[in-house]
Amino acid sequence: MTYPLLQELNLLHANVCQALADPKRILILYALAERPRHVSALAEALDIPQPTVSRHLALLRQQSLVLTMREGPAVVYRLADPRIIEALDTMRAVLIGALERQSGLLAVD
Amino acid sequence: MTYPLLQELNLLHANVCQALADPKRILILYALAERPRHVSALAEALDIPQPTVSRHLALLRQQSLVLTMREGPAVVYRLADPRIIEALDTMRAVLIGALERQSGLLAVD
DNA sequence: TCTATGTATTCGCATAATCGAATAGACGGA
DNA sequence: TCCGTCTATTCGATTATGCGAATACATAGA
Repeated sequence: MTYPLLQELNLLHANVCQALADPKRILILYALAERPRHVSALAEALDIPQPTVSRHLALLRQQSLVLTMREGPAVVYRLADPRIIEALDTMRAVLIGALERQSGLLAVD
Repeated sequence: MTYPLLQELNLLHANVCQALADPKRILILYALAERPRHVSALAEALDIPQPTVSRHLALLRQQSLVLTMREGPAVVYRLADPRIIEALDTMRAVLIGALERQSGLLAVD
């Protein structure tokens, strides 16, 4: 792969990571992993104002991390790819590992 | 897990994602995945000013994504956890999937 | 067409991240 | 101890991001 193309891909790659880099969006993604939901259901379940949820969903949608489907008056959101959760889980495992190392809870061997 | 604790964990989780959310840092992490390197070696290989590389490494180190080891006058950086690359690769696969869907290159099936 | 419900967007502000350039600091060898 | 090399930090300016509040838009049913 040529270097300029790699940089372009890395920019998109960074955009995807950026979309994951918010506590509320992580919460939303895990909630959508349980099952698809519409906006106000997410807002109520996560105790986040509806416009805020809507904006986060718009951002996730812009990065193609979620897909939408109209269902009557509501819009149902679902994960675009189950591997999103896989990636989040892997990063969470890395985080847990780092926390354990730092706190010395697993300072053995 | 209690809700406040989950939010706290999600905040740290988001910080980790944030650390990955930069093209130069992605480049740096993949370079370190090949082999550990010192700062100026990274700067030269990636064609990024040394102070910039240093700042990015400081951020990655702050999130415990890289570890350091002094080696004579130089400081050698290495990945703290190979799963970081695993997570990046998974996200990249998600990205590629999204691009394919969008461009309709794989509009078959 | 009018209304009610659900969703998206705009505005203004506050916060935070990035960069280039310059500089400061740390280490090993002589 | 002094010097040269390598790394880290500071400064100022720019750009981007997230939020609350208010509002606009879209859809289904009567």
